[in-house]
Amino acid sequence: MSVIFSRQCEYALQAVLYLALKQNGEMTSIRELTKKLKIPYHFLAKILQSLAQKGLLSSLKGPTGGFSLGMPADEITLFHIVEAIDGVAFMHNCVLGFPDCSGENPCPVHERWGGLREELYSMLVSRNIGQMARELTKPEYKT
Amino acid sequence: MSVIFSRQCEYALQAVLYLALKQNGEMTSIRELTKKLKIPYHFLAKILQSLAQKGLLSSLKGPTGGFSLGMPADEITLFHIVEAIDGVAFMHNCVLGFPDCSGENPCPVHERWGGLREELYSMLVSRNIGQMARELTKPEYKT
DNA sequence: ACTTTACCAGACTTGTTAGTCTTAAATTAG
DNA sequence: CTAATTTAAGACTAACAAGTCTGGTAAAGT
Ligand code: FES
Ligand code: FES
Repeated sequence: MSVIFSRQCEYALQAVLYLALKQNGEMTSIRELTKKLKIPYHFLAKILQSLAQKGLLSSLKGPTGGFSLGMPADEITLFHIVEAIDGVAFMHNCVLGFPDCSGENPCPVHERWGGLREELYSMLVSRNIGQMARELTKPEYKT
Repeated sequence: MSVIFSRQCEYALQAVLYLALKQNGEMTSIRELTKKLKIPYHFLAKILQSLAQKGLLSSLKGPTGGFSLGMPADEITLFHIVEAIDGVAFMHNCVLGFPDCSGENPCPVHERWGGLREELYSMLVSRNIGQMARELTKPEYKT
């Protein structure tokens, strides 16, 4: 199912991109998010709580409450989210699963994967979620 | 823990590379493989059985029995193994987990990931396991 | 034939991730 | 103040992947 990131992480990325479209300080409820993004309600709730605890989101209770980004959208990258949910192990583990990934005793694809891993990292950090969200054409992100 | 492929798949790749070093027709026992590669015995047994059923390996019972490649080492690529164990979903799923991955409604990294995915595919098919195994310097693959 | 060695098949257990449910606490509107 | 709404917290269940165990079958050597 998932390619690299856990399901939790995928949901987190989708939700944060959604929040990045809102005006600064505008709150979005879990209900709206699950409705738009088709993510199980309570599961998403836990994910967002976790992101809030780490400061990536801020939350407010009560009517008119909800979640918003914890910092400006142009200071957040996809990597920040991945790091918070899945961690960075995928950046230094061997893609073939060998015990250690280093130039010492490289696996057959170590060099090649090293290049890909850098590009992957770049993909996650070279643009911020503000830019990304604005250019997004997916219908579930409109209005 | 694992980057892209399941643990089963990682073990399979490691084991097949080991078998690729052996002379044509020479049999290797699960015991030797688990000893060298530090893979749980019964778990590896199941994985190799599955590969044998799919024709990627051939097996022989009894003393002097074991597993060997089911076809010449220079006709097998890492992709063949991945395909047999994990399938090819990682080649067409959205890396951010969006429901469908296509140019129609691309996610923010669709184009970028498309390129990476092609390179990843190339990494898995451009060389055969015979070449790879011969160039391998990892100590556990020596004699 | 008998014994040993090794794969075969499938049930079983364990651990992790995904997903659900319930109760409490905070905030807003009337 | 009260009722409605929404997040917070944590226990709980379900599904899946990882790993183990047992009894069976085929081949080799004596
Ligand atoms: S050793 Fe395999 S990717 Fe580095
Ligand atoms: S839509 Fe995300 S990778 Fe294609």
